[in-house]
Amino acid sequence: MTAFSKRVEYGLMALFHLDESADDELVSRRQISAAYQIPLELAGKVLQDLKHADLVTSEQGARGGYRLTKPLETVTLGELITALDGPIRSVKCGSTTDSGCQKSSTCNIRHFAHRVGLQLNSFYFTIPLKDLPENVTQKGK
Amino acid sequence: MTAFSKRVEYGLMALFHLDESADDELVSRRQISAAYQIPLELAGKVLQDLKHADLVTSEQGARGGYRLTKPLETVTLGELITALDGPIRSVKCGSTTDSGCQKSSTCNIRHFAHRVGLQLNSFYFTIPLKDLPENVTQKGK
DNA sequence: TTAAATAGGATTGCAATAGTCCTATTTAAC
DNA sequence: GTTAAATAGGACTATTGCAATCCTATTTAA
Repeated sequence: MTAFSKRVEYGLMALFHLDESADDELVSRRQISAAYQIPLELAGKVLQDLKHADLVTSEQGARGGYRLTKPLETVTLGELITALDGPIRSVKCGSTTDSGCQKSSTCNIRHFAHRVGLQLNSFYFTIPLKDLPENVTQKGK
Repeated sequence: MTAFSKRVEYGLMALFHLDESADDELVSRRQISAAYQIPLELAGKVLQDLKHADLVTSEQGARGGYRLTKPLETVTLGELITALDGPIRSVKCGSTTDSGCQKSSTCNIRHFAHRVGLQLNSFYFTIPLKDLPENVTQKGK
């Protein structure tokens, strides 16, 4: 059982890479693609989604590229997964109401699945992409 | 993003169904298949895996079937997922060592992915399939 | 002996994910 | 101005892992 999709893997690689770059530096999808053997077009798609989720900003044109919008300490894994794979759910129908599921009359796991879905969401949204420094009182970059 | 596979859904349905049956009653895969519109053969596969994980026992032959090995309060979602979908991991290579991953030299998410994998495992293994009775609450004690 | 059940290997089908292709637009540099 | 390099994004194709099926063997109650 593997939890992360390729898109999430690539998204993490991209964000970590941007985090390691200089603050004002723009990094192109080509650079990210080359650094981690991510298919070029796919790297573009992922970065687009990260932009739509306001995790990165972009500048178009020659010498364009991407940079982080905010420090990774303030971004959670839940935000990343949601941006790239959509809402975090346990099951597809994901609801305790009838509207979400055809077999609702016979389904005996709806309540459990709904509860776990909420817990799973909380789990991912409490994991920062980068840990806060432990013994340092002064803020980093 | 959907976390549970069909196998896990079906496994939950089967276990919940068995839990609602009389203690000594054997339930056939046919009954479980019919109750939740699970394909008959697939219900069999899932129940086989649950048996291998010692979550249910079976009796062969006519009038045979399955029953729970232990109360669901003592079984975790992690056990079920592992039994049906294999070990719980964040990413496929799932290791911080080189052996698991070809691109290890360039991979910048190994450490993070490994940590999250462990946390995810802990998360699922702390969720019981059935809650303990309510009069014993953590908050009250 | 028969029918109904589990056991389990092998195979097929399919849908979601992964990856590609193509065109439009933006912008720095020459 | 022209060109080259970059993002934006819709449309499409390919792959692969999961879902489902098929088939045979074995067990056991009636």
